[in-house]
Amino acid sequence: MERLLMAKKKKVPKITINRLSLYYRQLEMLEAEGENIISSERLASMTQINPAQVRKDLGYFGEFGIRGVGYEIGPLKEQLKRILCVNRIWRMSLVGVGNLGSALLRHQGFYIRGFHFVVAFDSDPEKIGMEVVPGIRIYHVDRINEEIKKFDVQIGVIATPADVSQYVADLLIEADVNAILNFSPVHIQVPDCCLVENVDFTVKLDILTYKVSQQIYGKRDRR
Amino acid sequence: MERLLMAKKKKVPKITINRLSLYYRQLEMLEAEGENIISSERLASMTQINPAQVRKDLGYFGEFGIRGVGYEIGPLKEQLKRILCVNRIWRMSLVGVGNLGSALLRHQGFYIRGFHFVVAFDSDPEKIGMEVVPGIRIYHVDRINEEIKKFDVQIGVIATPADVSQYVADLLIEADVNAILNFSPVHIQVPDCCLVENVDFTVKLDILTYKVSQQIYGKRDRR
DNA sequence: CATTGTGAACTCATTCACAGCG
DNA sequence: CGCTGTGAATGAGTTCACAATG
Repeated sequence: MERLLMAKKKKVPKITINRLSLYYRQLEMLEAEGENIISSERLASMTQINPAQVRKDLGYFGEFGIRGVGYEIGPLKEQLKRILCVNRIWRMSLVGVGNLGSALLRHQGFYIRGFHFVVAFDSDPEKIGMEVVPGIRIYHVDRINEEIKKFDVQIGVIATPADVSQYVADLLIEADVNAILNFSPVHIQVPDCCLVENVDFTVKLDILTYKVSQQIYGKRDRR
Repeated sequence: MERLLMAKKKKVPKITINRLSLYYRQLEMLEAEGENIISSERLASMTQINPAQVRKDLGYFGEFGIRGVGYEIGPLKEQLKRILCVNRIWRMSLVGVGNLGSALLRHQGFYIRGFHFVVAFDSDPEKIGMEVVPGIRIYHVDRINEEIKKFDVQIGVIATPADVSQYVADLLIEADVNAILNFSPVHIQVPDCCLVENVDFTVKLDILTYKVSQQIYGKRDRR
């Protein structure tokens, strides 16, 4: 078993993974700019995180730095790729080819990072058989089980209206997809074996409006 | 000053606001189903949160429950609306009318909740003057300052490519927009007076792939 | 000698457990 | 009697501060 991928001893906080993803993205940008070395201090300031936090986050997975110098950008980036398991291609399916779904299918950012849509599903008869994006055909949701296995999908992306997202999630799980990225505004119920991440922009808007109201009425709590 | 909007005494954790938004959404659904009363226990199980957590979250803002009974759904929903400051219309502008931007403009969920797009901006000459959605005209980003004031925009939504999002954020701040919902995959730098929430789906995918790899190699850490 | 790596101290968040009350 | 509201106990995550070291 690949031991280096695992955390050293202590449990890795969930939020650490979140931050590793941010570090990774920053390193990609730095590498593109031709940089070679970065200190925890600078990486921290770029991601608006405490330098000790950066070092601790990395420390869960190994010793990647050079004392007195910093971190080599290329190698550190590769380590993060391995830790996050993004040093490979992931095949994804989309369910719900509406406004948002179509935009996700066309979104270049996914492809570049190795997240490839290979098939899409919808319940609208008008859309069945269409290719919103060349190469990605839309099937009826009834065929999820069948096609997901055919296309060897690992990640299901849900972009349906709220009222059917649970139904769709059940179909995906039935088809052995155990990783779901859920854009619908409801928390779906899944068995323990299935992983779900929610992308919930209405919640983000609510947080914004709450904070705006605090700015107006209250003393600002700065950070 | 509206005193009820403020927290009672202790500082409200950021995550509490996140959860309040989830409770609010759940209450909307329950109300639509004709329910009248809910216990912290049931609201908790629906949102996958601990019941004491639910009560504590609400407790920061007042006493909304009836001991021995639970919470009246309608009134509690109204309280949450006031706390989150979503009992009004918020005018938003979109910057970056690409795949994702267009989908956001068309997204019904925003409108229903009182988040109204009133104007959009892009740098592509082809798009200037178009109305992707009836009533919402696209202006050149150079006119952000001017039009934002004309339309009295309170929230700026950034859906541009990463390389221009900081530039666009600066323009919004210049135009006195101090609340930004950022869909671009970079953390933008803003002054203290400006609030930013990031919607970052690549990070969510990275978290998923990390967890999937843990499922395969490690012992599952369940929750 | 600048910067990493990390135990220890601290701060913040969650959960428990029960008093308070309708 | 049942469920809320909340102080107290626990747990998790962050930051400090400094020893270790290339």
